[in-house]
Amino acid sequence: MGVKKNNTTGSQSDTNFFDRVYDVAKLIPHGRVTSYGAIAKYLGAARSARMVGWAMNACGGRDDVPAHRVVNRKGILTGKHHFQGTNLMQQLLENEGVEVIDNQIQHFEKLFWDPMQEL
DNA sequence: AGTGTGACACTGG
DNA sequence: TCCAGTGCCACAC
Repeated sequence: MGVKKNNTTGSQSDTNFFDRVYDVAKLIPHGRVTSYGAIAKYLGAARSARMVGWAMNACGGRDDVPAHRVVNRKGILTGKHHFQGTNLMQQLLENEGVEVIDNQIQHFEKLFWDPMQEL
């Protein structure tokens, strides 16, 4: 996985979209979770929910981005496999007070944090 | 410039 | 109701 950011000819759109994702992710309240689609939609790219996850992958060096608070629409820690170990993502969520069983967030709808609704 | 990929979301059977 | 396949947009090579 290369996944290295290089500013080719200084295109702004490059990190801009990613930065938006990071910004929203950072805005996620403690003990709260959201879905890729929600963030993507907030950014204006509802169909690009996958890009949000891709952005998270690129964040693999930023501790400022709580990617563990971002899950898919099902409330499953899909990206957990991408994290360092295996239950790290789950442990982090549990540490925040979120019930996570078998990579599945309990009361996901209740803990769901919609940036569009809050912001 | 085109191709392939990707931590999703949606619709159909 | 659940499982599977397709579609989408943006980034990387």
